[in-house]
Amino acid sequence: MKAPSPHQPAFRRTHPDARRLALIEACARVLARAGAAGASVREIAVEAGVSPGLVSHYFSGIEALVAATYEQVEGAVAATLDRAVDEAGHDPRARLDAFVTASFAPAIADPQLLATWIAFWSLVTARPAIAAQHDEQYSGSRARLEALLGDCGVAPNEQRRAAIAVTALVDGLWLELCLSPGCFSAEEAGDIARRFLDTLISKDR
Amino acid sequence: MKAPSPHQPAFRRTHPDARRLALIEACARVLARAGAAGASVREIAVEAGVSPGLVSHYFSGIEALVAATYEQVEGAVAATLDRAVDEAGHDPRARLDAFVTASFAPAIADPQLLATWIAFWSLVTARPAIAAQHDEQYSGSRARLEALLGDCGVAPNEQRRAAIAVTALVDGLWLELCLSPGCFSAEEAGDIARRFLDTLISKDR
DNA sequence: ATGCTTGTTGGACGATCGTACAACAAGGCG
DNA sequence: CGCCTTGTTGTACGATCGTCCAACAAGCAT
Repeated sequence: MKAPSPHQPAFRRTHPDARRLALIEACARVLARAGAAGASVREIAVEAGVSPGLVSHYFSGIEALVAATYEQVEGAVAATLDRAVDEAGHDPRARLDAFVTASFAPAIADPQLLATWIAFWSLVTARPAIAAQHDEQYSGSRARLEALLGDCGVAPNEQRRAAIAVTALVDGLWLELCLSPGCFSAEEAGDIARRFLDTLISKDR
Repeated sequence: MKAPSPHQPAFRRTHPDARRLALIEACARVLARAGAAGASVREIAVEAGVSPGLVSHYFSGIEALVAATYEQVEGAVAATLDRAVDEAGHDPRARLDAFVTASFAPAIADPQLLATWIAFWSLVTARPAIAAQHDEQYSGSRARLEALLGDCGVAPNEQRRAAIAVTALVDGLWLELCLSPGCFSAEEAGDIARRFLDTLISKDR
């Protein structure tokens, strides 16, 4: 059906890293659109404009692709939050507030983003390697939060527990915000989280 | 291979409600064992000791069965928590403490239980009926928590926000406890949650 | 005992899944 | 310009999926 012009390339070779990233981004779009159940090799290949065989060529299987996608998306979220913190200036408390506020911004508290998390969580229990990846990413995120809390005067021996608490509260609010966006607003979630921070930080300093 | 004795029934008829429940319980066990990906009609039928066709006979599809399973399991969890609250006596604060403590007990903070939640969550975004079911169950759980908080002296106009906050914190701790049980302990989670309750309740009464 | 209702079976069906692999061609190198 | 590497294609394969439905039989009513 396609007239064979002098010679129009049927495909283009790409740097392996770039192709890998393209597949990851296609996987993220499919997860956002169709959920974990609809994330098949073929669907992702179509989304990436690529042959189904390429997925197997770059990833050992769907699970590895989902894990790589989670890693990528989680990194992007963390970068967005870090940027929000940096843009908040130098006041420690303002930086901490910026962190929680950005956690509920539309780009983060997005039901389509939740699909990537759910697909990843569904692998954590059964696959030890995925559980290890989750632990690593969780502890990294907690370490960043501990630093922010320390800058606000939280005692070192309380930082771990405080960071666990803030992470849990923010994640719980984020999850519910994604699952039923109409139940409460992002502003309310931010208020709740910031009020919780008040109780963790001695304001006399 | 099985010698046809005088007449051994090949199957037994059961009251529809009992059969429905048996299928739901089999679904819960399969979800706990194999996760959402392994919860197929055939697998559930084998687990229930029943023919695959029966699943279609009682449920319009796998999604409806998962939704019914979530409803059942969520009800059982709520009943367990209510029982813990009742056994705590009449002191309002003790009842509230019992609620959060029981939320992290081994039977509740169980990775196998999380599988049912994940399977359900993966349907919330795409299926409006399932989203409505989630909203209903969430608001019911929040209403019970609002009552407990009210008994502790939380002002009526603050109960909604306080209940949202406690639910989010408990759910966030519960989720992380299920995803990586070695990260922090159930006792720590309980301490964090109870300390948060302290900040919500004016202790001078 | 006999018939009837209907809960239950078990296999057929088409669709879709993940994987593997031989053939093809794009693009760099000699 | 032609060869060679290898990224890429496209398909075939077996397994498994959800759904459907005609036949069967358990157990109650008569």
